[in-house]
Amino acid sequence: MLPQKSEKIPRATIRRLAVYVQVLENMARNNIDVISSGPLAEACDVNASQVRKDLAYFGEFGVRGVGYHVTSLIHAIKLSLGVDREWRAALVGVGNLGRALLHYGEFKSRGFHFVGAFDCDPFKLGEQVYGLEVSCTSTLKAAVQEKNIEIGVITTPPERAQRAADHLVDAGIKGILNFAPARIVVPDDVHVEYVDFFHYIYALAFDISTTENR
Amino acid sequence: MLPQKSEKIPRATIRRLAVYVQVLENMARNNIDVISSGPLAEACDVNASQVRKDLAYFGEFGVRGVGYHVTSLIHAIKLSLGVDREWRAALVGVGNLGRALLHYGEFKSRGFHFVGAFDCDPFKLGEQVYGLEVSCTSTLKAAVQEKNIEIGVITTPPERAQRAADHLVDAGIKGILNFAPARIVVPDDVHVEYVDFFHYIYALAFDISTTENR
DNA sequence: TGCTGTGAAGTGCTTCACAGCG
DNA sequence: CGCTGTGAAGCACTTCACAGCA
Repeated sequence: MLPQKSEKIPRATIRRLAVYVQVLENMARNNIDVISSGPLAEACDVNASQVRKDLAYFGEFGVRGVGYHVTSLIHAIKLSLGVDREWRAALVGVGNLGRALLHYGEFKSRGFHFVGAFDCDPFKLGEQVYGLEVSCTSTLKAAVQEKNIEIGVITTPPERAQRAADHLVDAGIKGILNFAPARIVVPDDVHVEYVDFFHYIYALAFDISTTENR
Repeated sequence: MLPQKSEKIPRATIRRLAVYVQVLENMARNNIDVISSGPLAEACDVNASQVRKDLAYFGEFGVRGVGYHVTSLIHAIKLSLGVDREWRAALVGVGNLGRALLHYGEFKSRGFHFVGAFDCDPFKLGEQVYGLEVSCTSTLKAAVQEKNIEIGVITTPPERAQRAADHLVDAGIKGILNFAPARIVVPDDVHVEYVDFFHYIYALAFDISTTENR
């Protein structure tokens, strides 16, 4: 991890960095070697100064008069975010969504590996999903320690999300990605990111509703 | 849709309203009739004034000295967001993720219905997924008009996301939910919400990385 | 000359503090 | 008396504008 230059980095900046990586990787695939903040900003739908300021939180990656070298910028951002390595994750809740995520190739290709799948339904135990055997949630703690798992992914129905979170916390997990449409309560030192489809759907519904007559 | 009292509503407010609904619905299930801004704020991890201000954008839903009536507040927020009705959606890209979303029960139970599934892979055409027949993307426009579809959901691989978006725009869709890890370009009057898992994973990786030694 | 990196200015969201009302 | 609704203050992020360097 790159020693970040500055103190407090806005959360909004972190979110945008992930977008920059995505857009830059696309540019790299199209054999673009160098990019300046203007076009990069346009492709990411933000202001050019914003791009420069975001990057400046972590270092001086550009060349004045020229711009940024695409592949080294990708590397620098990934290093800054801490995603320049493999991450091992456990999935709790092997329903439709859980199975889809286990099969979703993009994760693996970006260094994010599921190495455990857990469920409390006895009918699912022992089932093989994409090379993983579904295990009882009670074995989560042992698996986390044994397999060095750092991230927990919750894909249970909403009413079981809190229990899944409790298991993950008990197992020593410090980062949770919660796909269940429910809030969960965890200790302060555990980070949670909510991926709630309804947040987006509701926002979209609002946008459509408020613009349709104008 | 409730005539919103005030001018420009912060996007952050819209996102939080979706959280309030979720938490309030959970309270309603637990037979809580009345809630004041303090405990509601705590459950949503925000400030109490924030809750009051967010709600005040749309009207005066509370009773001074008492609080908010849970079920009427849920209704009022849904009305304000425009989610007090059914929405019909088309899904483009019937891969693992697409299939999982089509099967995901929470959508239907919250008034969000998939009434079309599209893919350009000839091997998938005609296949039945959760009661829907997979159709060729070239038939999208006709289906959108015929079935009154208002929202398009993109679950293609990243390299095909733009083409899917183009088809949806051409069909007259004004709201797109993009699950593909790729930016898409659309006209100004089309709303896009990005559901990019990597935004969350990267943020989580950053949080874990920056706190693990302290 | 062209584009980065950055202090300063601008903007908008959040929090405070309290008047107002049931 | 308690809690909402809200102007005003505070704070944080964004944008501007330009100095500085390749």
